[in-house]
Amino acid sequence: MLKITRKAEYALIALRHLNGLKDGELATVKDISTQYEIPQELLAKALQQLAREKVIDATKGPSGGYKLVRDPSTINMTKFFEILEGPMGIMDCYFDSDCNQLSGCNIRTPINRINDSIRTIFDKMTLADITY
Amino acid sequence: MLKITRKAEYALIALRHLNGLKDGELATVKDISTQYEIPQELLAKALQQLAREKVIDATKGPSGGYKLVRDPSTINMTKFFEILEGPMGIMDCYFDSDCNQLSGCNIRTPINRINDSIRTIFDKMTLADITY
DNA sequence: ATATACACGACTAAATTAGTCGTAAATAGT
DNA sequence: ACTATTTACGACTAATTTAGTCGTGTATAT
Repeated sequence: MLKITRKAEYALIALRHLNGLKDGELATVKDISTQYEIPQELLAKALQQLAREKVIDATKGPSGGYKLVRDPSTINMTKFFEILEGPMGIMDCYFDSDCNQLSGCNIRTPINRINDSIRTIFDKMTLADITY
Repeated sequence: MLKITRKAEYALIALRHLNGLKDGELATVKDISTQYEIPQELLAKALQQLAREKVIDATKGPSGGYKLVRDPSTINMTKFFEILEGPMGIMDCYFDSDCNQLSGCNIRTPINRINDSIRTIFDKMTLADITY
């Protein structure tokens, strides 16, 4: 149904929150999950994935938490979604090419065009756009 | 993961097939499902949905089958996906507004922008584009 | 030391999607 | 009228994906 996952949704909310922090300020998973009523463990996972990919920066221990590392305008939505939801394609055959319709499939080309259009949107859109 | 369902995928293959028929020619579910190795019953359902919405035309009985009714350039992908997969929105809150984050949600506006962008792509894209 | 916070894999539950089955209704050919 | 073919459609099961939880480990500020 062309929907993003809740994990990605929660991550977006969190990123926007981090983006609003003052310089040097950190936010914990708990902070964010309580403020926006998000399941803590699920949000934690999402932020861990983003931290692993260096989109955000984690500090352990008391008074630790997360902050953004990069300029929000350098984080595009394709990257974001691929970190959280895996490769982005409207159909499996886009990345996973062991399709059994090898011979028959008559829509590969148009599907790829659709894919590219969507990808272009997400490429152009950065966290800075989400922030406004 | 921003993927279309198999049902929609099968329907696209079928539509493209129908679009290639000669004038007055019909194709049955069986024809299509065997040619492209698609589960017959699932394809049948998809085509029934499209027929109900008058995107294609059904003829019952022996030598019956389906054909396109309209000019392919008048069938846009938004319509197509909404028939087969229900309302199209990247997040539930787009159509389903009993979101519990009423107060807190900080991403509604940007999400709507993403939605609109995607919708625009699908609005502009018609079956005629899929055909080429 | 201890409390706080991130890291991460394993697990269960819920929801969605995929696919099947049985039955009905229309119709062309005989 | 009978039969074979084909669409129509709802109910059902199975498979897959997503959502959410839990337990345990590691770093670190106080």
